[in-house]
Amino acid sequence: MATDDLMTRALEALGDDGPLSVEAIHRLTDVPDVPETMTIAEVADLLDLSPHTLRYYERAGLVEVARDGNGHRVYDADAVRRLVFLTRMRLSGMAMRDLQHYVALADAGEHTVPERLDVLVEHRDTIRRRIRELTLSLAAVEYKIATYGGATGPDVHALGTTTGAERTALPDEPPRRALPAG
Amino acid sequence: MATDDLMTRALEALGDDGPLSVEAIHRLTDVPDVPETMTIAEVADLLDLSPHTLRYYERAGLVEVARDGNGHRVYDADAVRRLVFLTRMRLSGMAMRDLQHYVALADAGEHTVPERLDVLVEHRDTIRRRIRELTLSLAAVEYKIATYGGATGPDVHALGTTTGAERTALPDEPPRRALPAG
DNA sequence: GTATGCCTTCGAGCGCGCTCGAACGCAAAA
DNA sequence: TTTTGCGTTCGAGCGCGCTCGAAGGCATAC
Repeated sequence: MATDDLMTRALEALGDDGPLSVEAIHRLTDVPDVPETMTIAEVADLLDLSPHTLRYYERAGLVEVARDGNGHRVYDADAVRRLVFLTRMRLSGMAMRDLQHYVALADAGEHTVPERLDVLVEHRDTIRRRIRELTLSLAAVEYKIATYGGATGPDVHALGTTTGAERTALPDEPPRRALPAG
Repeated sequence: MATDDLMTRALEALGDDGPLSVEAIHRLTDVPDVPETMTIAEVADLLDLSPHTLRYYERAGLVEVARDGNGHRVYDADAVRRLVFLTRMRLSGMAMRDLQHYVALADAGEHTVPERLDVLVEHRDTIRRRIRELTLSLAAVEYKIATYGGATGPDVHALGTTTGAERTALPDEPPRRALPAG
């Protein structure tokens, strides 16, 4: 996905780690510049996705976009804001169909606010779960890196921290059969 | 993916959070029971994936599996161990083609150990990056849940911790225009 | 004997999220 | 006037990771 770059920029802008201050979240959440209207190229540039993808999102019913005299798309501030939101959700792993559902709710009016919040809360839980999964996987990979050779060599000393286990202390793989990939 | 269940079980077995002790990682990393040989159904059961998927992995060149007199697959301990590893890597997001590369290296002999470690280290970094991305997304979603209605309402008080912002204190959405999905 | 159940191979199909190409329109620049 | 550059619509294609169905083999259960 081309939009990975968006996330890269966000991460760099926030300084890669640190305790995620409120201001950082503001910087992350607030849309920097919202001109009155934008062309498809400008929006594509802003969100680091292709015009093709923007048209695809429109076809999928995620945004409505007006046309000018030449039939060219004119993105107003609301459309851009919605696309920013949608892009963020896509980057965090929300499926197209869920976004379609959410957008349908949003377009249905204020009375769907509780249901929309349910969707967001559920997605929040999905993200949390995925982070836990990845943390587990990370530990496993680090363990494998540290003890490379398989379950035989218990060189666990490098596992003090979750971020330990660098390319240093690497025991040679004990020569067993060739098959088990690692 | 059916194998999500594997991860679910791993998470439950480890107790969902806590500081990821060395024993926990052992429990995560060690294969519980490795019988001499297993049938495709048994392996599928063990790894929570379908026989179809196991055959697909074999077709993809990720494992070699012997046959018995009836032409049925016989998974030996090495094959099972490799599949456990492969499944873990898949769950952590490694692409099939990368696994194919890794496996080719493993089959090429001991001299590829450094290159294999490079692959693992790179994948470790990918996982770390993805965790950071998701953490950022999580913060954004939590922020949106807490301040539902958009950037207007700065109800940031619920954002003290990254895991704060529960379904409680939810300000009503300020009535602006309908479009910006949220 | 036949029915069941699990296995085999092979190739096709699917759902997702884009991604692209063809054929065309309009407008400002050379 | 022609070229360039950016836009349009429509529908097809792609890469990924499975997932499935058809047609058949073998063995145990009834």
